[in-house]
Amino acid sequence: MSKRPSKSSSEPLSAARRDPLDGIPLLNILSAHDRQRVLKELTESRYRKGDFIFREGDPTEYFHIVKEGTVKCVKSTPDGKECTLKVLMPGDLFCCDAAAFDGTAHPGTAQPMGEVSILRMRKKTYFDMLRRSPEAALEVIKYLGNRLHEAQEKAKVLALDRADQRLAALLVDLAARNGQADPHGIRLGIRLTRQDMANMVGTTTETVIRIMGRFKRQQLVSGTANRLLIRNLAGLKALASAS
Amino acid sequence: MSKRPSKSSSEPLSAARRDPLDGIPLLNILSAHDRQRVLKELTESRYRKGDFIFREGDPTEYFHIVKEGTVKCVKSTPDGKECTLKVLMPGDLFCCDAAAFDGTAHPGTAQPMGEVSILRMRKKTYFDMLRRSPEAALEVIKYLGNRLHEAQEKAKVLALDRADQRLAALLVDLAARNGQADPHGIRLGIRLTRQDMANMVGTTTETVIRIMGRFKRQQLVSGTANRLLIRNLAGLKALASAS
DNA sequence: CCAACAACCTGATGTCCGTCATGTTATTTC
DNA sequence: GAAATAACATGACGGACATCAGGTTGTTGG
Repeated sequence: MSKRPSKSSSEPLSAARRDPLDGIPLLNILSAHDRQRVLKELTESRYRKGDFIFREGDPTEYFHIVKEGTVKCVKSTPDGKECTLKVLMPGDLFCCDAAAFDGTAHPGTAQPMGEVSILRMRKKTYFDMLRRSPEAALEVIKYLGNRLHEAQEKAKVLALDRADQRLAALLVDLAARNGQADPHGIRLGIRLTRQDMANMVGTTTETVIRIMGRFKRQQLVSGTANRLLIRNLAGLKALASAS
Repeated sequence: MSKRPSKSSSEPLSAARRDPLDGIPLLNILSAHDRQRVLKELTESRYRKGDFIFREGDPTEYFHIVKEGTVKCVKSTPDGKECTLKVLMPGDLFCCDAAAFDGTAHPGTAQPMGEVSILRMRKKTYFDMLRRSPEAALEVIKYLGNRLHEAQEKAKVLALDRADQRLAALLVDLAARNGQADPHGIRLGIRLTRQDMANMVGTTTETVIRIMGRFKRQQLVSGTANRLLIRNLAGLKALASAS
């Protein structure tokens, strides 16, 4: 069972409030009628650092969409090692990581990285919606296709590249997905510790620290968790794809 | 452009012949009417070792389904290293590896492992079918969800496990998907060289040879490429999931 | 059957990176 | 603003695995 956060709120949404479906590509295709229907079923919850949205092994009753903040999908081994499968941004859907359309239990754990807001609806409701709206179903198919592609790319990188290349690739990816312009380069919008990065690229914290130190000396990046700055995106790209 | 095999045949299928859609879960949900329609559009091609069904970068015009034999989906680096993303068996659909529903170019290369037979149809035809049949679309969604789950599991294994554990996990997986009972254990139905295995678990041929040597000494497996035999499935499972 | 080739095997050597240990700087928290 | 904690940093050491180089067995084809 997922531990519910001490201070999380949970409330049904009324259609009267500002439409919370805006900016969620997977729901935008819906007809006005279907939107109403979906809205009635949607629930919003807030979580903070340390909470669990759900844990590996929990039954997959709900369907989740990130509204605000970032969420990480994590798998862990009995001996405490962790692997972050994917960082989800606003608009992403997950259940966990959308992998459990067919399954009964969550294959991974979902944890907020800071303050987040999550939209949730019953799986059955969502499936009914897809049955009624083939266009929405096609949208989901495309979304899943892309996610599958991503996951395979990640597997390839893990299989073939060195730790510094994997790390460079991560930074490039995050800059594209989450970066905001800054006088000296690209600021990353998420707080990301060396530990977080290590879990994302399949190494240890120490290794990430050493590599980031090197990157810093080479003027590729600067800053730490709260204020990560990409100073030379091209350089990182070159490193990432250096056969 | 994909090189077409020297001796491959390619012919439209008539509905009169034995129904080639049997045993393909993703098409079985279709109504009789839709089956007819799909059948008219299906083309069957044969390939053999050394051919390419398509290559990384080719445009994704078609949708593929494995009818007979096994196909591997491969990504490679400029300097000749390869990574096998997935082995596809009869009934599996790929395009490549189903990741390109949304894309324009194949993210990987598809190669037959021995003699194979492939069913092919235009992407547009398939999409039209999904639009008309929400149940079929849901089936595809579930299929993709499972594939995504698989890919993430693979990433986790690559990130956290040692080479011998990854190899053990591969053998366990293949035994389940492709094994046939044998007086002394489980025979693997596909021909699999040490090189193939290395590409699948992200190591080198030499390392696989050494580890397989150890497995052989420990009575876990026996045989080589043509005649791989799992002698102690439980033992391999234990190794694979030994934190 | 013999040649040619692919697959398999073995050893030596180096390197990337994990592990452990310990210290320093940031960030919270009260 | 001091204490507590989390994050960052550095060094020493070893192990897992890649790489290179060579040798043996097995399979295929003329």
